[in-house]
Amino acid sequence: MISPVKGTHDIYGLEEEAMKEVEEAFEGIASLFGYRRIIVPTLESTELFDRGTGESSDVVRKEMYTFEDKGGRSLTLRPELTAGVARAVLTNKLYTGDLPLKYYYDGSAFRYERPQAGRYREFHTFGLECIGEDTAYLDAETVILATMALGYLGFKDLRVKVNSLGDKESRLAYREALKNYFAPHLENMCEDCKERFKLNPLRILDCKVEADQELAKGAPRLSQFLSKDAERRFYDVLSILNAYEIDYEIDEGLVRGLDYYSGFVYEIHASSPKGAALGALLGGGHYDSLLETIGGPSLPGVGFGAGLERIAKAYLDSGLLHSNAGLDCYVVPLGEESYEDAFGLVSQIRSLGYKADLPPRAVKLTAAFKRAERAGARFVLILGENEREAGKVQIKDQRTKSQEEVLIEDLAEYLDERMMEDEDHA
RNA sequence: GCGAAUGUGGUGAAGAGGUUUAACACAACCGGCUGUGAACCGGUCACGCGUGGGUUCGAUUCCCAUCAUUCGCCCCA
Repeated sequence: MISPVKGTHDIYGLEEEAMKEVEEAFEGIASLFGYRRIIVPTLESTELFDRGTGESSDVVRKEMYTFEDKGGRSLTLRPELTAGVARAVLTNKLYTGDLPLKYYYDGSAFRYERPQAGRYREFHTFGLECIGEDTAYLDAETVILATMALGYLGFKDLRVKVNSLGDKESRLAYREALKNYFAPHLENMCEDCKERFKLNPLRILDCKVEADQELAKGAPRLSQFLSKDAERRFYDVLSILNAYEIDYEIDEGLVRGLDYYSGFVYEIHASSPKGAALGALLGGGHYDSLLETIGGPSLPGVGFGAGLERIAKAYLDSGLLHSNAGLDCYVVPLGEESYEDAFGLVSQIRSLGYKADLPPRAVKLTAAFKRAERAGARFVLILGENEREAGKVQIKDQRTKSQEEVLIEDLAEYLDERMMEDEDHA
C-alpha cells in the first residue's frame, strides 16, 4: 500500500466539517470588514521567501520545500501566504487603487518539520492582509476581526498575546544593544546562537539551550529600546483593543518567526489544556518594509494567518461543532417491489431541495434504520406495499420518534412546514 | 535536525519461540424475523501479527535494519 507523504493528511468527516465551519466563519467576518478574497499560487520563486519572509527566519533557513523545475528555476512551495499576497499586490499594481487593500485568502502552506500534535508539513490556513495604510486602527482591527470570528465560532477563554517589535529605529538600536551584550559571551554559546548573532540577534532570546537561556535573562529588553513613536503607537493599538473589550496579555517574549514583522505583533492561543499543545491558533502583526524588500513601493501592512487544522481541532475538542451534514430524509423501501417507487420518491425529495438518500438495495428494516441513524437523517420515510396502494408514505420523526402517514402529493408541503419549524428552533 | 514511545482484523486489544484453527469484546454483515431501529439466539468476519533481513529444527514472539505513527524539543499555523 502506498502511504501518504509524511506530515500530510486527508481531511474528511468531522475534521472536514469543523474546518468548513471555521473557514466559513472567518470568511464571513472578514467580508463584514470589507475584505475580498484573493487566490495566489502555491508555488513561488524561492527568492520571494528568501527576501520577503526573511533569510534569518527558521522557516526560510531550514523548513522550505525548495526544488528546481525543469527549466532550472528555483521554486518553493509556499511556507506561508503573506509574501505571496504582497507579491501579487506588486505584480498587479493593486496599490494604484484605493488604499488600504484588504484581501483574505485560504490555502495550504508547506513546512518541512517533524509532525506532531497540531502540526503538519502541509497545513491549511486562512489569513488576511491589509496593505497600504498605517494606522493603529488597522492594526487593532485585524485582532478585533480575529476574535470576532473565533467568538462567533463559540470559543471562550482565548489568550491573546501581544507585543511590539518596534519600528526600524527601535529595532536597530535594540539589535546593537543585544550584539554588545552577547559579543563577549559568543565563544561559549551554541552553534545556532552564533549563527543567530550574525543574522538576527533577536532570536538568541528564544534559544532553549540552558546556558544561553540564563544569559538571555540578563539581556536588555526590547521594550527599553522602543522609540517614542513606536511606544506611542503600541499603546494606541492597545487602547483600541481595550475599547473593544479584548483581553490581551503583553508578552515581551513574543517575537514572531518571520522577518518582515515590525511594530505590533500578536498570537491567539486556546486556553484549554488540550489547546496548549496546539501552539498558536493564529498569529500575525504589522510589517513596514515587506513590500519594499521584494521590490515594490514602500507600503506598510498588517495581517494574520490562522491554522485551520489547529482551530478545527480546538473547535472539535470544545464540542462546538454544529454539523448539519446529515440527510433530511432517508427513504426505506419495504421489499424489493417497493424499491423502484422508493427511488422515485428520493428523486422527488431531492428536487424539492432536500437532502435524501435510500439504501443501495432493499435491506432489512432494522438495518435500514441503522443506516438512517448513521446518515444523520432527520426523517425516515417508509414506503411499503400498503403505502404504495394508498399513495401515502409513513414519515417518522427521528427526534421525537413519532410517526405519521402523509399523502405523497402533500409531501412537499409537509416537509417545507417541518423544516421551517426546525429553522425557527435553531 | 535532536530525543522518546509504539506498530497484531473496521475498532479496543490478548498472546508468547512450537496445541493458537491468532483469544476476548465492540462494530459490521447474514439468518432466526418483509412492516419499525431494542433484547435474545445462531452464523460470518486477520492465508497473517508494519516491511526487509538475521538467529533457530521452528518465529507474530529474539536480534538488526528500515518504514510508519504518536509525543516532546526546536520553530510556528
